[in-house]
Amino acid sequence: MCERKVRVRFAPSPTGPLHIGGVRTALYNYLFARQTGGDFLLRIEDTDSQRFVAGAEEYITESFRWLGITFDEGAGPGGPYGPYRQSERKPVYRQYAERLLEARLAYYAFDTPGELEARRNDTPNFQYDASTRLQMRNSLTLPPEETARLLASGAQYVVRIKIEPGETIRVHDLIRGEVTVNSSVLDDKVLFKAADQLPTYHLANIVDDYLMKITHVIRGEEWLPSAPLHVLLYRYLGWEEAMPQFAHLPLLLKPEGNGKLSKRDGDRLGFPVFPLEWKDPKTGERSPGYREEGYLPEAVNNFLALLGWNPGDGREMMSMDEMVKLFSLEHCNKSGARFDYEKAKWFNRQYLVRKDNRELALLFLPLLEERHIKAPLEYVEKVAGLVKERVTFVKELWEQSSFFFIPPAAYDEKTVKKRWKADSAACLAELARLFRAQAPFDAHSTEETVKAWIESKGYHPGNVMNALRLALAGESKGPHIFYITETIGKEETIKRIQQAIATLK
RNA sequence: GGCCCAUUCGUCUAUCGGUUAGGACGCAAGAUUUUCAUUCUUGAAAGAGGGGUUCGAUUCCCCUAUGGGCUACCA
Repeated sequence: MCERKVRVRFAPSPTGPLHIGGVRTALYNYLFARQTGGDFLLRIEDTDSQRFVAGAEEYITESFRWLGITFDEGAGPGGPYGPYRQSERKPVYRQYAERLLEARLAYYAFDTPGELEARRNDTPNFQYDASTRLQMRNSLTLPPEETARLLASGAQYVVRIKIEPGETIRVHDLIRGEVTVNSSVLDDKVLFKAADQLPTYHLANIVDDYLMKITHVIRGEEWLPSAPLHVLLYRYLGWEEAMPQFAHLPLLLKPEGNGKLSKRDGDRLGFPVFPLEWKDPKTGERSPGYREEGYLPEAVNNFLALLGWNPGDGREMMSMDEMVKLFSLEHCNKSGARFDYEKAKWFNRQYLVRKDNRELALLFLPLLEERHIKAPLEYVEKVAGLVKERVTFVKELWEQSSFFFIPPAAYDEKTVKKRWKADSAACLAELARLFRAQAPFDAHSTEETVKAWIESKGYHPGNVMNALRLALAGESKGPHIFYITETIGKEETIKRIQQAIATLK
């Protein structure tokens, strides 16, 4: 069993956009698989026909494509253990439900949803288990011929697992150690529904994990309470030897307040909780995504990985390859992690600054095109390099660098008030003449010339430079001023000075 | 309500019985920068509470408190 090849899976339910917490779970599975040379599969758990949302699976696939999280098998790539969509595996599950039925480890229950609800209403803490099942309508209480008659007549039923009370069930968790629970607190969970001939999560999950030879189940903590049931199912089905190891990951919590991270938090606090933008097919409502907000996928992966795991040596910036090497379930935390959007932004900035200028320019280009600005790639590259240290997102590049592409349409009022002195116009006129005569117009030469000129005239350097910046950029920010003159060139520099003089007087 | 899980700076976390409890984000101050930002330096900031065990507990155990999850013919 130990020498089995590692096989892990991510098994989302296509009920909407993939939550960022789900992305993290998938990421951990991916890192674990890659590190161990194992297989990573994508299984679509669409056994709830009621909640199925069109487009959700495509959304999931596209999200992982964007993030660079790849699957070896599954819905999409296919593979030897398919199909990988549970709705397409319908015929598979029935036999296992029947097997449990025959072994008397499960039974038919005919209670209608209405009856169950009534029962729950008049019995506080009602649970369908050993203490109550003999009061219900099922194959344990009904005469065999009545059960047979009901079945034959096409009556609606479900198959419930029969849990023996008073037994201690141990779940060994790779992150939490041993978790024990008494079987008496477990209820006789529904395993199979006659109505749609589909299993519920619990049965489908165990059957598929077994059939797909899954070795490690790495999933969210919300599954921990049902892990004992899963252990029992492996036992009932006679698959204990092949039972995967469990690792339950801590949940992602709200940045502030109580509870786990939800879509609402994103809306309220202004950050995405989905990898990609999602448009609800029913309501038409749009939810922002990390991609559309301008995040780099490597930043999202890095940030997410650190929410619940760390390499143990204080390292924070890590490429996917490094994380693959460093990842370990032993270093996963046990407690929930609050989502820190500020840190997410910090990571994005780090990755953005580290990108080479060419790559950054390529990302910037579409934004320029949107504004109908045409510029050679080399030029955009240079500009991107000049301003990248002052932005967090690619989309902020424009506001930091617009003056490299178009002359200032207006001059920032505050700056004018502060920086445009009575003698600025005259001074800049002189400077324009100086520029006109300046032969090499590179940043260094220009700076030397201007500095010498300022000194010879006894001008106040700050006054001259700030006025010049205002003339060139229209405001009081931007890269080193002579990089601006060099980049936009002599003619444009002089033109802007003249324009400023004409406008500001 | 019941069951399970958790609990170190505001946040993410290191520490696997002996540390001035370390790092990162954020925050504050200072320096650099003729602008803005960057960068650099410095600072404030934590073991939930109470019992044990031990020569010694953040670390091990118990209780309490708090937080989280589950408690569907949803996953």
